[in-house]
Amino acid sequence: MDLNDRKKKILQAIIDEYIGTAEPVGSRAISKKENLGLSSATIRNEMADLEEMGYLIQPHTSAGRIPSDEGYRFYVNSLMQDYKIGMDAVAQLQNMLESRVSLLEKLIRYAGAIASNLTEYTTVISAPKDDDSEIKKIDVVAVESHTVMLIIVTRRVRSASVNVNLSGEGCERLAQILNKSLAGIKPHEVTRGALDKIKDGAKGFIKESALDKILDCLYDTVTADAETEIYVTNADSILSYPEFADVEKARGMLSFLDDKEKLKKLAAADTGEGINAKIGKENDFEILQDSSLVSMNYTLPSGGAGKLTVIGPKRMNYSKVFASLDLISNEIEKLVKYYMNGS
Amino acid sequence: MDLNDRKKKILQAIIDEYIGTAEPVGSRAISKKENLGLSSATIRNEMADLEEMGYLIQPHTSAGRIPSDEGYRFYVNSLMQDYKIGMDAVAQLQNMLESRVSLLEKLIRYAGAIASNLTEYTTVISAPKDDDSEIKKIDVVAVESHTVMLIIVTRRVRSASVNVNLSGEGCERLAQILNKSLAGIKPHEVTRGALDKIKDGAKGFIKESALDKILDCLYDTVTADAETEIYVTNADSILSYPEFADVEKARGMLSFLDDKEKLKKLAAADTGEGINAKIGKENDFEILQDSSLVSMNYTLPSGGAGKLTVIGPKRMNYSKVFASLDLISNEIEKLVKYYMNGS
DNA sequence: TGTTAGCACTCGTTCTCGTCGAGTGCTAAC
DNA sequence: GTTAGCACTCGACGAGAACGAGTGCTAACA
Repeated sequence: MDLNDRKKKILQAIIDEYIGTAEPVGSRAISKKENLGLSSATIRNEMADLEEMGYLIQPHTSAGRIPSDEGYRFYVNSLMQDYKIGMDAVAQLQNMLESRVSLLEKLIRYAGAIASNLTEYTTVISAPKDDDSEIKKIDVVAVESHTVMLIIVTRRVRSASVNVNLSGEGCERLAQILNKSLAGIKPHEVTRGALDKIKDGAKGFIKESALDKILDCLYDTVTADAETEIYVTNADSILSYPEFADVEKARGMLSFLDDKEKLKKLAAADTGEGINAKIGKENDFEILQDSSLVSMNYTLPSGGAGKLTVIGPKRMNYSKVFASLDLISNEIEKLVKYYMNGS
Repeated sequence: MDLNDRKKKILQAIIDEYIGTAEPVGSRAISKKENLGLSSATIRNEMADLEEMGYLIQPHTSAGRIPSDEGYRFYVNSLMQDYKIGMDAVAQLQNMLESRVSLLEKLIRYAGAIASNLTEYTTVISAPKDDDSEIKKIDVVAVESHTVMLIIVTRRVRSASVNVNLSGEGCERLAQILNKSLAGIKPHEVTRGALDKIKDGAKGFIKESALDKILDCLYDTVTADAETEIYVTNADSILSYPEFADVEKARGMLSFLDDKEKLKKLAAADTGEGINAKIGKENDFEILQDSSLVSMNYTLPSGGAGKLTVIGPKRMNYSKVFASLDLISNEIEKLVKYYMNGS
């Protein structure tokens, strides 16, 4: 059986209502609220049909209906109205973006905060993955009498400090040697062997113990995996939804949001284009099966890629979330273009 | 009236019991559990005295007693037994510290995680404040065809990227000029005027628009306040305490823990030595008045200072928390000494 | 044939009320 | 000074009643 126009309207009305109230929706409420000119009895018949078709669920005999996962899915695919984001919110967003971002990669973090501001749901954003470009330069700077700072520049900057005594001149000579042998290769390609050679070249003018320390530290820093950074914003907003009135559920969700490993998996999955919703059981993680995620993958011109995800109850305001992500993506794209113009 | 020995023992027994159960403690429980050789009736009399003296509170007539803030305070000051931390926990801690820390400042973050591991409460740790040392070196590196990375080394490393086109040679010449005029002064002393002079010096070999961009970015980066970083670990552990069974309370606490501004204030207050407890109403923030904080200030040899705070219910296991912080402080001190030996 | 009024029925929510029991304070005896 | 005993208090718990929102079904209507 296909959904006729009336059924669609009724389903939409039910879902819209339920999104707002989190209470099962009765036939009377729909017949009163909507201008369909239908009595509650008729609505009831239609609702029974919709339930049979799998779009609605009746929690118990004497309650109204709530949408099933399939109901939400149909809503998201076909029924949802476009949401208009207020001009002031847009202005605020633009303001936020322009004023605070000097470094493109940093912008990503703000994007997460902005998304949770706009949508009022929790957001998870993964920072761009390290794209593993070659070492451009290595610097060695004596910071204090017994501290030397190592700086390794690729597309991003790594640094580490070592507690050894080294003169400014020593630093410079060491830096020269390091650059000669390491500049141009990729961080993870640095081998112990290469460092041993450097050691041979430098031990003439640096104490061996100090040199060991420095090279150890360099090796550690250079080979340390760039952990995909994950930022979670507005996590405790989940506590404001009746869906999480049960403390145990809330706890489960919050510890999920604390588990970087799981969030990384989340960020790594489904790298398709555009904005996508995962509703209830469509999610792989057990704990998310009562929630919905809406996510958007992004790519920076530098090659970095990541994902912005909004997490909320299944009855989330999908249209608003979609519109927000869309807006953010557009605004950021504009900004990126603006940045690139300097080239 | 002063507390005699028996009253002290009873008070201690009550608090110990309450810390474990979170239930009002009755006279019978104490008379059974403790080997005081006293009947419940005697205990009752003593409890009535203790209540009159302000150390205990009776939630309602037919309930047992719970400690008042003053009761906890007395307990912490005078009654608390030393807590012995298991050898395996100590070993684990040493392991964690040694394996993961290559940079001293980073260690601080781990310390927070370790503290919450050890105590099972939420911890808040503030990273060492920027001590505003002079600029040691500035570096300009072309990372890609249209991206230049600025690196400013003080005691820590700041970096920013600018989207301009600049040759390797151009970078070097610019770096030379920058170092000549800016090395040795403190970041916040960099003025627009100084940058204007640099602009004059460099505009011969760099396009003015690019130069403007670079210098703007430099100025922003150099003058940007080093935000005191705050790390919160194990925030959702509060949900496991019956004190926060009420979702509203939990929500309030969690959003407090999300509020960096408030946490900074917390970290900035009370910079005395040693380990200190703030019990219930002793806390300034409204929201903390049903909780207790135990905090320890630390100073690194580099001059950085910060604070490690454990947050839990008033009936927290004070002795365990004190012992844990003590242990952490000792172990870190050892490590610091070890680092400094390289000098 | 589709729509609707009416009605019996279901079932979760809320409230009341009685019971239970943990714990108390007081008194009197040891 | 300590303790056994006892009446009393009061929150927790559970059963049961009242309520009401919402349903499905039937029959009447356009």
